[in-house]
Amino acid sequence: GAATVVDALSTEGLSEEPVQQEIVGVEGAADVGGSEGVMGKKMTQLRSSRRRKPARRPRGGQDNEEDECDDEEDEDEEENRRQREHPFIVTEPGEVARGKKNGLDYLFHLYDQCREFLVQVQNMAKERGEKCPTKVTNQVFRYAKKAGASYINKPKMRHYVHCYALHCLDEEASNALRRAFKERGENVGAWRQACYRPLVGIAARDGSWDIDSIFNSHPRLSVWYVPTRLRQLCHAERSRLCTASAASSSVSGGGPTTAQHHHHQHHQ
Amino acid sequence: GAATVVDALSTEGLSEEPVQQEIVGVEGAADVGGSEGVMGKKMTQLRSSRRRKPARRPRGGQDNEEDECDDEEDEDEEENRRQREHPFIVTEPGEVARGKKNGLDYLFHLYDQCREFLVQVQNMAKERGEKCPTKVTNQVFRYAKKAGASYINKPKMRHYVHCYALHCLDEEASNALRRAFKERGENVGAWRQACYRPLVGIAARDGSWDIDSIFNSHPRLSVWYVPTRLRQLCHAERSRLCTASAASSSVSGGGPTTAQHHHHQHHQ
DNA sequence: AGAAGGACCAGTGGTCCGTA
DNA sequence: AGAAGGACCAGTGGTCCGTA
Repeated sequence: GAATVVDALSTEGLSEEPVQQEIVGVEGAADVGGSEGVMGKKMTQLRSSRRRKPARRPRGGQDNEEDECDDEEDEDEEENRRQREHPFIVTEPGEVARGKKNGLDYLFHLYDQCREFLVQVQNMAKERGEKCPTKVTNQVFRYAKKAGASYINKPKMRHYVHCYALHCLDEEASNALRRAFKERGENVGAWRQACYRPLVGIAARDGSWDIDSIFNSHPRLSVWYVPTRLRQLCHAERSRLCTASAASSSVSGGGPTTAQHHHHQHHQ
Repeated sequence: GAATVVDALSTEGLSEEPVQQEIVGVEGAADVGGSEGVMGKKMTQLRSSRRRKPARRPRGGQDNEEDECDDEEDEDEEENRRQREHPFIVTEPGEVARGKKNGLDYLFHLYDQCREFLVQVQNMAKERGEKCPTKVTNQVFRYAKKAGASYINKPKMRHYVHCYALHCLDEEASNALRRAFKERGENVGAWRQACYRPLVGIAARDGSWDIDSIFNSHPRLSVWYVPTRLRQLCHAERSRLCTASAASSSVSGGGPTTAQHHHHQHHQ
């Protein structure tokens, strides 16, 4: 049965289709497997229910076709249609998306996969004495594609980075948000938008408003560029607070009362 | 007189023409002056003997013309000739270049100036909530130009980065090399080439052969990209040693004897 | 000849918008 | 309508080569 697969808080746990390792060797790439040290748990590669036909037909070699069809009603779009990834829906933690959909655990899993691809690219670069990327760059996306992970692409990953950030930085809040938005029947776009606010709150609580340093201090998040929009929101909110506290302090007499710590990078 | 200006070990000290601050305000830039904390000494901007006509005639405002001509024989190339920076010559530490030449203290000073421009760009970026560069990027070179430092350009700075690196990482060795090459009457190109080897030695002694981490751990050097050629040389030398020690250990019986620490990033 | 730097180029970060 | 991702674009890192 498949209905009992709930309540695995992390990105793993939707244990249908235990697919074979998809991180295959590409141009001498090292399998980096167990040397993670971040999530603790063994990161067995899982994929949510999804038919994988590679987008372009005449490509290289390894196309690990999984032919266990446990999806219901996939009628005829088998042969060589322009096959996109199924759209995401808002799922609770541990919940498997049904029908032609993908869940959010799967989304977050993609970020971890990208990080693994980055580690492989880094290992190759060091081996060869080349410049070593610290972030998930175009080079990493290209590598992922060549390694057979055709379902990974830059626009998608960039689109949801801040959702993954919330998942990393405050998993409880992230989970609560997912449950609330699923409850209300909101679509993925709405959930995605809603992920911004809690992150701004985290930057505020941190005191520095420095979203870059927050990203960089988290081991799984540090490999991702801070999304422009998130940076803008943090900056706008800091300015808003700054203005407010300046006004209130000039009203209350201008004494050194409330918030002194911002603008520490002011002119000299 | 000017002949007594020797023996200032650092990049400062060639105290002719104490020119006014050339880090002028550009589009709201903060003068960052004293908040350095790296060199300790007050970094009063000095320039070696050099006539400054800006390259392009019809430009904005501030062109701090210094008209004390202590240079000998600059005949007639005053008006609007295509004026390049004087070429570098190999000088001892503290030595002022005579004639239409620039010395190496001046060269190294340019690197410090670029870092100050970077700090200004960083401050502006933080102020505005924009992405904040960690290295001397195109943006910084553009900013330097707009700030009136038309004598700074990317090809030049990139060309001599490793020379500056040696100056930062082992000033004694750097000074010795300069004296030796001046003694022998070598040109700048030869001196520049010779700067590579001691750096490879430093990477070797460090044990990791990781020239990137060596650059990044030095506060003044960390803002510069590691030159491709230097990275290649370090890698090649590591490989050479690796091969040699592998051969010798297979000759001596293959026991775990000599160098085990490299290839720590090997396949799993 | 030796050297300074304008200007070019392949590949980047970023994301829009034609597609399904 | 909501969403996935090919493909474009301005500006980057890197350095060659026409210039002086």
